[in-house]
Amino acid sequence: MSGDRLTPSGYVEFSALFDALSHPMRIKIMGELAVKRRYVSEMAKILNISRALLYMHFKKLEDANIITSDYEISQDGKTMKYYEAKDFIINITPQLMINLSKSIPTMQKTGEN
Amino acid sequence: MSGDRLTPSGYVEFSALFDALSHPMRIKIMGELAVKRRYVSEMAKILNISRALLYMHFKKLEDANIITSDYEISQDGKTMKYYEAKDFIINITPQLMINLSKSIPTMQKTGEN
DNA sequence: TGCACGTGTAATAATTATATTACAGGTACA
DNA sequence: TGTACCTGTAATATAATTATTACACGTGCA
Repeated sequence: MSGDRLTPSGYVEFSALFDALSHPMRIKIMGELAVKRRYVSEMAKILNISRALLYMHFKKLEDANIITSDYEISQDGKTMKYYEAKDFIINITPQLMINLSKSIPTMQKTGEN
Repeated sequence: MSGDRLTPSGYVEFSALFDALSHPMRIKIMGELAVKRRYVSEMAKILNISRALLYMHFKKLEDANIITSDYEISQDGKTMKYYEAKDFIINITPQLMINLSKSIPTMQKTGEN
């Protein structure tokens, strides 16, 4: 968690972001990673969830571009996958909604009564 | 859309907010309401979705406290339910994640392999 | 060799969220 | 009266997300 502060622009980015933040477990994950980077098994233990599930959450956070990962070989030869939070700052306002809604992929649904 | 700018504080509020913004149709709704207030049927026509579905979306946006509604009697006597966007500004940062994660309701899941 | 501790992922179950359909009730007005 | 607008919601189907379980593979070391 260092370097430039990211900030998304188009709808696609924001969509992934809102999606990523819409689950309490992922907020918790972000809270942990914002303090300190962790490797997968370690994180699973902290959160008390399975790695399989954790990977699913990590994927969403990565898609939202607010975490990154890298591999590291521990002293005793194990491959560790570390995750860490990126630095970012995002402002949400009604004006943003206006801007975003312009680029939302159209979805056609059936009509009324 | 006027008056003080709202900004949420605790996890519960943010949770509702992220949830509300995690669906493209609701971003679109916000985009519309941020420009101009609309009544339900009118909005359903604009978005080309059923009122039943629209009510569901409205509920989430209301739960997130970013829209409000009020009733108005039209000149020809119809009861119109108008929705409008509140004014708000929300900053999302890693530090916020740290703060929020402190107050997340604990959820216990089964362990690993 | 057999643990202990890492990684990765496929298949499936369980749960939530989204979407549809259909109904009931109200006012104005030709 | 019958049509054209409004509102409101229950019941249900469909789709997407979340969660579980189980497997495969690798290294170090007693």
